Amino acid sequence: MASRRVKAERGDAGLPDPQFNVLAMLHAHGAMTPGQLAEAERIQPPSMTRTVNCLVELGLVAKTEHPTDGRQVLVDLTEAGRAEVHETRRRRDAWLTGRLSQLTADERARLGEAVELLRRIAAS
Amino acid sequence: MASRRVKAERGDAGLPDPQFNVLAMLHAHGAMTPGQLAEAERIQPPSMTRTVNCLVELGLVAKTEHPTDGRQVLVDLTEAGRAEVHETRRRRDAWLTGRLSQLTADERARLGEAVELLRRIAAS
DNA sequence: TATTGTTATACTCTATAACTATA
DNA sequence: TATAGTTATAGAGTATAACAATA
Repeated sequence: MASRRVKAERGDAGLPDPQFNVLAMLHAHGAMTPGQLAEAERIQPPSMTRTVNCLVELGLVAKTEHPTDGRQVLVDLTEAGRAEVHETRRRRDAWLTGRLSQLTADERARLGEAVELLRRIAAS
Repeated sequence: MASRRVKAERGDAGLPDPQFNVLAMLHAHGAMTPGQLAEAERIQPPSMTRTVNCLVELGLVAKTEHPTDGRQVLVDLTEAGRAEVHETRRRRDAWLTGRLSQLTADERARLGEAVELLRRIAAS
């Protein structure tokens, strides 16, 4: 499967996929609660607690209190976390670009269309 | 991701993905050694030993001695294993068919072309 | 000596159930 | 009482290193 080949490209410096996905989600949406992150990644809250704690220990995200609801916690990227997102994307893009360069422009365009269709299916 | 939605469709009766993948591989290629299975799934031999043993305990595969090389072991589907492959495929196909029916025939055709392109990328 | 497979050990991701704190 | 998050516990997948058996 292609997805496993992409993942394998994280190499030594990269994070496990679930951890990186959280960083990417925060990068795209800004600060989120653990509950929101769990729902977005379709995993249970305790699993997300674990992942977030791991990222906190690595200094890639930080928890802050919710301004009005003491039960909730806000998770957001640190500067190091933001740098990690950019670094990982750069590395993955380099690999994928190499692969895509083996296709014709027309083939790449068709691949792009297919991605949209798959997004629609996955969302339903 | 669509792949996670497909996997989620295994429901209560289904096997974890790596285990099912071994069944599917054996179904397609016939008996294989643990080493061949590990290479095909791109995991290390000890991991495959674990997965195969699990399937043996479930009665879905059986190990037999290699006819000429005493070091090697042959793994093959049992009847129950073959039935499991068919059952799981039937269930997954039912889900995917439902999703694909939301697309137009033209869109489905384009998706099929994209699959071929992705196969080429993954193989390289 | 090289190859095949296994055992030992450890880490990550996932889950469910039970608990704490706050609303 | 309901909600958000955590802790406790367990199962599955993966890996590397070390070992046994066979070629």
